[in-house]
Amino acid sequence: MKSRSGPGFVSAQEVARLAGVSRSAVSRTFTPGASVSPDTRERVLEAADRLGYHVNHLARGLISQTTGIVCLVVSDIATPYLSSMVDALTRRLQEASKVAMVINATGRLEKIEDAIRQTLHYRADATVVLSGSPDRAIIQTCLDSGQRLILLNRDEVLPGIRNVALDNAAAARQALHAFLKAGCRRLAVVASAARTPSLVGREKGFVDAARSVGLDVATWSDGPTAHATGAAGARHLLARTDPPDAVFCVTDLLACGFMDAARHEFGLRIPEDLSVIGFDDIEHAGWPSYALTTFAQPVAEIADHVVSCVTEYDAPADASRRLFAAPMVWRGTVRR
Amino acid sequence: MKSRSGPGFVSAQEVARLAGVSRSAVSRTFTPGASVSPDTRERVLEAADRLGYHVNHLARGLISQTTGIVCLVVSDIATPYLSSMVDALTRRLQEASKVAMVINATGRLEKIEDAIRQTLHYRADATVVLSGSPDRAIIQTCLDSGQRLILLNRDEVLPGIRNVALDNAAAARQALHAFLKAGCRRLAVVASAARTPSLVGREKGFVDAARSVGLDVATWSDGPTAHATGAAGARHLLARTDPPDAVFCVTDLLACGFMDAARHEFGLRIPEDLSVIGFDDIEHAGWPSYALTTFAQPVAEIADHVVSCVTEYDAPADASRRLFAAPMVWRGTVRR
DNA sequence: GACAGCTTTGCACACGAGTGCAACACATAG
DNA sequence: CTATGTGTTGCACTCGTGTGCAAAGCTGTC
Repeated sequence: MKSRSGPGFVSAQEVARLAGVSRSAVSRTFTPGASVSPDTRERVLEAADRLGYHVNHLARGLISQTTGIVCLVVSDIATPYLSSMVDALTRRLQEASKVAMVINATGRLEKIEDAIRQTLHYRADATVVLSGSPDRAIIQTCLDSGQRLILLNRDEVLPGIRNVALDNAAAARQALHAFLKAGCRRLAVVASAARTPSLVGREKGFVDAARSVGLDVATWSDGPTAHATGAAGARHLLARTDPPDAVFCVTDLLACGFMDAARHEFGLRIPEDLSVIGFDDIEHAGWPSYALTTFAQPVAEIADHVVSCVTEYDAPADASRRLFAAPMVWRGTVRR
Repeated sequence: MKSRSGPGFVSAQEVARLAGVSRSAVSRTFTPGASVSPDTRERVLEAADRLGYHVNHLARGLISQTTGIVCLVVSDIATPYLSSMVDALTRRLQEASKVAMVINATGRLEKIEDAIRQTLHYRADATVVLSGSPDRAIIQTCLDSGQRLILLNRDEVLPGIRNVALDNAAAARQALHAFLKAGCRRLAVVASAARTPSLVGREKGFVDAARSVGLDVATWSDGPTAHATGAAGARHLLARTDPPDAVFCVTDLLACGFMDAARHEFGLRIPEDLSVIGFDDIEHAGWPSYALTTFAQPVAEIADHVVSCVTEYDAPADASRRLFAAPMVWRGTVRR
């Protein structure tokens, strides 16, 4: 395991020399399903172990046209929901003997394109875009190159690319009915300035559902999708002459901020004075201080599906879109 | 940008054919500092653009001995502190024109070794271990292969590997003095069953500092490093006949759990009845409900230093260890 | 012993790129 | 016109691996 001197990686050639066989034999030893006699196989393995040999996946990918690399294009990885998604994806990919390359696309929008270009440089087997909308031209480039492209929570439905998203509208409807059942009538939505498809879908879904039963909805959507924005929304909405008694926050982070401000700055009790529903089911939603009723992201299922998209053999003939349901998690922020 | 027909990536050869030059010319066009006339350079660039050509970094890495890949071995990426570290690292690495490959080592300890082996398969330029202790043998293998190995918040100090950590003992001492200054004398520490060097260092640092001034410390360390564990610690410590009036939680997550239980289950006011200090300065520490006094992880500085370790030319002659200070963040959980 | 059938092995080529070397073109000075 | 120097270009080799093909080896049956 340690009899080498000079630095640098050891190649199959050196292993072959030590084992007294041809380089092909070494290659076949490490290729599942290839024909090697048990005898030489053992000799090769011993030599490889002694020299500390590791197959060079880059060279292998050069010839086998599949590198095992899957690119994850993410911005705001530090966000609770996204980080748990990255966790699930990396784990699942490894189980499928792939490896994740993370491209941080935080910042300017054009960075997304640069990121996907990186993907092409490394001949990834597939690219999963977790945020940001890639340009149409770069999508075409991916398709031409035979790159699989999987978009998460995005609107673009194009032939050849896989799209997986959440049924935000259904969840929003369910939230509305929960509020109605609790006897609430003065509704509000808190969103942020980030007009990503998921957030917009939840906001719009809630407003539309309310309209369909003849109710109006006050809205707040300003600032980043963070705790402070939720608090700002509370300050704005609760100071009105006709403050809401039920608030749908399109994100748990927003909901936490809203609740903090409602409790500490307005002295409101939740759910007695005010019902709140969030979205994502991030960790703190389960903490006793919040005990937030919310919708759970089916992270594991989505990750499984994404991995199956990556490993499946053939491309979808036309636009493929898979919608996941976000199950409601009942806790203590809605009056019953 | 779209005149190709069959799937698959386009090679430099095809670009050369279209541009009417040799493949070498194409190669040189994309190699900074190589000698190409402005005329052919332009012809090549145009052909490359038309065909959608992207340099194959894998093939380039094969010959240039440097792939631009840096492996991040992480477990529990979804944890607030680690996810922000991954965020910072991926961003900084990209700025240094490297790319991060994330290996999820969650689970069994032996997975760390598998993970590092992956690293070797892809001929990464360096490997950053964010959690878990790699085995000594695998470290040796890395060194033999010329792999740079950078350990974060680990104890192992070995020749050839870079070690970067936090000055946990200094922070623990500072926490103790803050408590003493606030008039607290009944001390406690809350940790978890995870005996990682950082957590142990903080716990031990606090206990030692207290002993040196003749004070005893009640401790709780059981369960995972999570909110629930902090709450359990509160239930245990606050139910004693002689409950603490100052608690140092080795992690913000633990501190949040402790505070929630102390407030809601024991009706204690913070900081009037009880002072609390955490560690990490995660996002919620800044939220009004917690306003936790804590120690900030110098994430940006650490990331910068790690990247400089990756890009620096020569290996450290012997064991290299860099200690970062964690500045105290004063908020509202310590009486003044 | 001859022959068929199967397994194992090595040769040689391919993958996609970088680069030393020599040939070449061109400009300038003598 | 020749000699010298400078800047481009292409050939051919290299990196580490997979694999088709044919040769070689082995086994078993008639």
